[in-house]
Amino acid sequence: MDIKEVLIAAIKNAVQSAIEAGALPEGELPDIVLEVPPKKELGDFATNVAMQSARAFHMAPRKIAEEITSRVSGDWLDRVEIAGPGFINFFLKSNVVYDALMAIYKNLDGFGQLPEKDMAPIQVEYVSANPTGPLHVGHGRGAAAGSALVNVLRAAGYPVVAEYYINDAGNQINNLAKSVDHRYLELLGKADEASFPEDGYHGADIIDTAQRIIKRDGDKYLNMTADERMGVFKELALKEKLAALKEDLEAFNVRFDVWFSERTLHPEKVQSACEALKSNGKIYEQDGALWLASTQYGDDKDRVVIRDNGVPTYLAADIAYHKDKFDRGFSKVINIWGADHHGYICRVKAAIAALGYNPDNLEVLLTQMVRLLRGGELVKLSKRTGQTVTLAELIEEVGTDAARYFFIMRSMDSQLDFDLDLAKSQSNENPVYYIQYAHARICSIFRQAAENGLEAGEAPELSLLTDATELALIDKLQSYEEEVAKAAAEYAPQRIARYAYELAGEFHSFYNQCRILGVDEKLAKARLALVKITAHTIRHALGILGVSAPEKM
RNA sequence: GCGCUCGUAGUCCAGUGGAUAGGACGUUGGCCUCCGGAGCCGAAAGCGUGGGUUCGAUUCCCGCCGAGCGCACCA
Repeated sequence: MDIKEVLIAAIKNAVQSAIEAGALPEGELPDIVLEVPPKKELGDFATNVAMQSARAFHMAPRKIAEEITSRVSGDWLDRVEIAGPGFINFFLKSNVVYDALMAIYKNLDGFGQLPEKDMAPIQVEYVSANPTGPLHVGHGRGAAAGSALVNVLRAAGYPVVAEYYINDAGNQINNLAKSVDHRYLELLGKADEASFPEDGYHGADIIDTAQRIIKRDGDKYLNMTADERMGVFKELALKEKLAALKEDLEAFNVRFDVWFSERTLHPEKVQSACEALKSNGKIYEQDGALWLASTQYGDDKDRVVIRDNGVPTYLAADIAYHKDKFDRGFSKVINIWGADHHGYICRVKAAIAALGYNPDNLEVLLTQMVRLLRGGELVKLSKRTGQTVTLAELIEEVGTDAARYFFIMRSMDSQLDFDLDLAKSQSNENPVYYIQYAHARICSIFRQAAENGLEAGEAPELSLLTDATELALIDKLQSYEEEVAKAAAEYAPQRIARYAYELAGEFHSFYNQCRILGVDEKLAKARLALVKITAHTIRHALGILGVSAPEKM
């Protein structure tokens, strides 16, 4: 049984016996919450239950605390103190700490992986960038945040399906084909036959695609009609762009379980979703178009689902897509979108509710805008003009590890200025190196220990670890699984980024304070065990972040 | 105009209904005869603003000010 549960049970007993003794009036007890105090001098655990219940008991918090503390006991308890406005601070006997550390040490491989939960999977859909060009840094942020979220959920024991929605239907794909067609004709000296499409893509990658087509197939497509050519180019370009996307993501340590094609929704699933909405009156016809009555669910206005020309809107596909997600039986559906899509949340949730599903089971997480600075100037992000910094270029400049950590360490909903010059010229100062350095240092220690035939062994005397830096490091290690659980529950992978940084800090402090090799053998073994756990935990946390943990730097 | 996200040291960011609000960069004072100085220890400096709820608000609610984004029969 977890020590926290033991503690909570003891507190409940104490309150109960205080009530029975007449020292506390009958009253509703608030939930007992244990927290780790901000300072070591304030004990191992603390509870604010006395303050929480001041109102119900009509008593001063400190007085309530006295009644409780005088009745709490246990052989694991060293002492109890009342502090500040009414906190009750618990000091555990030191053997409790060492026993817990030994338990971690004995099952080190499993440390950080929480037991699997028996539940329907959570779906996380992210990136889902249009396959019309390379990923840029904004997508990179979503990719890093999404994959870290998937990893942290899995570490916390949740079953997860990571999914990418491919927008391979609709206008933007036609524009892609037209853009390739234009470049194709241009390269073959026939630019006058097709003007550049109004919403075409100006990126250099389009020209590359056209060149590859010419290199492979020459000018044979000139014999086709424009429509036929467009059909061929559409498929060719889509295939290329998709392959490029996967390549970029793979280089960024981002992998998906499901690549979901929008085309598979057309036309049957879109139709059946519309039928379902029509039959319960949530879709109506006006001006020749079909409208979703989203205002019934708080939207600003109703939204067109099927245009008056019979062509479904993007929303129609998205309704069918989300219906499909819910029909697949996920316990939770998480979408990670760029913040510029936030206005879209309301209508999708409206559609979900209109279909009879619980819109609260859809969680939309927004990643705020990334602004790039180069030479102190803002770099404009514009797909239209093709002046973008791509994810591939970012990785080329600062590396996958630094880029991922930099994106993840900030909460998704805070805007980010990414100074490329700084990231390049001062990449040594990136916190990711600080963490990796701690890991490399430990690996170096083990290499030297091995040369001396020294290893931690199966039964290190952990109670020899009594230095303040050792105790601080032990504390940090013991809070890891709770941190994983919290990060998962809050969909906040940045907590793991911060944890890893703080853990590295505790290690570096310890390292400067305590020698590991060259001290008494029993102590050396205990310290080797401590750093072994530390290395494992750093590796595990960096694994969640998708950042490597090199043994040498 | 309406909506969404956000305002935390000189700068960039964490974080929290409670005990002295953390860290990095920058500024600044120390630390290697020694396991990797990409390190450690110390100093100065901060919750935009006005109300409200609460025993207690930087955190929750409302107004104001400021920033970004969005308000299509585009995707």
